[in-house]
Amino acid sequence: MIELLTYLNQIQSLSDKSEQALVSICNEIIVKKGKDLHPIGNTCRNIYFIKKGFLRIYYFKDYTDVTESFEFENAIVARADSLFNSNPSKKGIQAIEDSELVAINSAQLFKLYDEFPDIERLFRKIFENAYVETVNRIESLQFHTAEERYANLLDQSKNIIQRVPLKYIASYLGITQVSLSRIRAKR
Amino acid sequence: MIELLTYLNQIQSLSDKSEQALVSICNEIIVKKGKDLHPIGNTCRNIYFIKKGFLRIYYFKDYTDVTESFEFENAIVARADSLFNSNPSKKGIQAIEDSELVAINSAQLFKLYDEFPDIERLFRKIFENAYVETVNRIESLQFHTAEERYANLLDQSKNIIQRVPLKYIASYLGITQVSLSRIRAKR
DNA sequence: GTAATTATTTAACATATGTAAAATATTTTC
DNA sequence: GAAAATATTTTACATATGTTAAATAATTAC
Repeated sequence: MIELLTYLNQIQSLSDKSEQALVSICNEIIVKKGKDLHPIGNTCRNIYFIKKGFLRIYYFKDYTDVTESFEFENAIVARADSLFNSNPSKKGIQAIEDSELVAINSAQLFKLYDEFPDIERLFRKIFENAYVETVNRIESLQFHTAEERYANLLDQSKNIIQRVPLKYIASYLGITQVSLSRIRAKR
Repeated sequence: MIELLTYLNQIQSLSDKSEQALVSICNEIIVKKGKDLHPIGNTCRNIYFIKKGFLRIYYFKDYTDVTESFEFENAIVARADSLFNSNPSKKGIQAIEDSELVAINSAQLFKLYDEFPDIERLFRKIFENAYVETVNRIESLQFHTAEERYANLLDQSKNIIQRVPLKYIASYLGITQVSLSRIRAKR
């Protein structure tokens, strides 16, 4: 849990009591490569911290597997719409590599908000940051060509190409695998 | 201010003290059609509530005017990245029609968070909702054709076509004006 | 109300991306 | 390590979208 608390305290410093309360609603989870941390159709009942490994959020559009996002080590991941609105999620979270996570039970977490304002503040900031990131992602999808988006992805995280099958990258960039192959062939 | 308080209490009920504190940091603003509520380059120091009118968030990409989003009556609008990180914003907020707004001073608002947890909770929920919406928008940009995105926009808000110049709609959909004209000609 | 400005559509052509199918390459399973 | 399964690239062709320029329509300013 140390990795988690270190990560969280960087965003918002927590009192000892708050830390204890948080830890008490956490569980460590291991997910094997290719397995679902959160299957499509389930309502999201946890917020996850990725200690180790690499995952993706995905769904099916007309029977085609689509990667919405990649989720790296040392970060929080959750199915936002399902989490906040208690809907069954159309999207799943799948491990691309064997991964170690901490699951924070969301129902219990939301209860802690009443007693520990620093915990509520912490997660307010976490999702504010996530919000800003998605707005930037919109900009990228709206006004960069597929080629630019591919180049940006390489810049952001150079080892992503080694770690992720290209078919996942193609749908993440909003293009087909064939199109991605062409872009790669050009370079 | 009544419209604002009605709107906010639907999201999170506020105590009388909290309402008073909130109102004390608000100012009513009128922006004429075509004018900037928030000019490009300024750091965002307010969260706005749109009482009446219609605005857009825009920026320039390679000297081309790009509409990132449309903002309707009875909703909150803010430049998220600039607001949370105190960066000068690359994006501006412009009135498409004469608009009446309430400006909530963000520095003062963030101070109120310490004293009034219900206010912090309110804005936590507001930005959580905004986050979920942007995730949905990503899905739309990633896997719908321009034609589908145009159809969806018509469904969502049928009067948008009457109220917004098409050049703004084109860039919002991530396509050129010419391409939008072609899509419209097909129907 | 007319002239000037701005917005929208259309045309012609270039480029990017999609689709389907086949050819290779790589990884996994036993 | 060979067979099977999966991933990636390539080819050929279809379609969508971009670019530039011109034509038309609508709006704004005086």
